[in-house]
Amino acid sequence: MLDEVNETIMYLDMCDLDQIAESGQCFRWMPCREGGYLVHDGADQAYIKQIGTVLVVRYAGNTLAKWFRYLDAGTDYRHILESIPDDDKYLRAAADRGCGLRILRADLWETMVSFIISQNNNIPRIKASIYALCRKLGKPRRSLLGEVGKDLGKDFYFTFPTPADMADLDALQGLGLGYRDKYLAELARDVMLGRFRPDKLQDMSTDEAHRYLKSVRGIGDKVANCILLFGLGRHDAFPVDTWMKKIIDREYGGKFPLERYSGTAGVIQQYMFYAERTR
DNA sequence: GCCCAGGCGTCCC
DNA sequence: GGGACGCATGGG
Repeated sequence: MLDEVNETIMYLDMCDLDQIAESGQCFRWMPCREGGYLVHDGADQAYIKQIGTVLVVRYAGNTLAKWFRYLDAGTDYRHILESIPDDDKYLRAAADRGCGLRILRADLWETMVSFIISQNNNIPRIKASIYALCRKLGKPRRSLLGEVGKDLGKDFYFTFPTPADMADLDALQGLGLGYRDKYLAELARDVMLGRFRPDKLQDMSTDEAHRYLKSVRGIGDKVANCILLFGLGRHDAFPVDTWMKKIIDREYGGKFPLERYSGTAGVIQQYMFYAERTR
């Protein structure tokens, strides 16, 4: 039954929804008046509310496994936190502040588009553009709560547009995308025509996938790393944006000791980014 | 008017 | 391979 609404509880260690919502990796989390978030990813929606150490997850049909994966519920973040050496006072404090952060495993296409939009842009504007993009080119679907945020309308949310929905440059006007509109239309067309194959990324090494992503116009070093980290679950990818540059200059004399965190550098990066943004 | 934002493409050396 | 510069757009 496609429209069936289910609800379950999930025990998840080291998880704080408010921290994740403010961590710059998800742009379609809508806080609800009664608490919790309406979370959108690709074509799907869930309502997730945290009560202490328990997550209440409301979801449609048989998508529970998807949300389990989305929340990266199989990863032991306590272990990562404890692996941070005591001699790095800055990082210990940053990780302590953001100890409820997790690396979301978001929809790959949405992650590619979102982080192309993110370049030389700020988070409120990124959210506004993505919101407008979904509203204009996504498809309306019945909402789990009978409402979405403040002004999307009472009963519907919008799916994230597909490559086919986004291949027309004219349709991307008026969304505040700026010069990035051309990158998106070109990528959407290439995906539609099979000239760029996101599905191939899964089987590549992180280095290979990084190179392949960078072959897309509009995807450079940093955006490629964000896609690897948030869209492909590669916790070894280490995005460095202007905030991270500031931290690395101030705390590490311009050179971060990446070799200490092989395999989890991306997670560590998220603690640093969050700490800097909220200090 | 400036500078900045989860940067990148292009040009020039 | 590295360093300027332009790029759309809105907020401070």
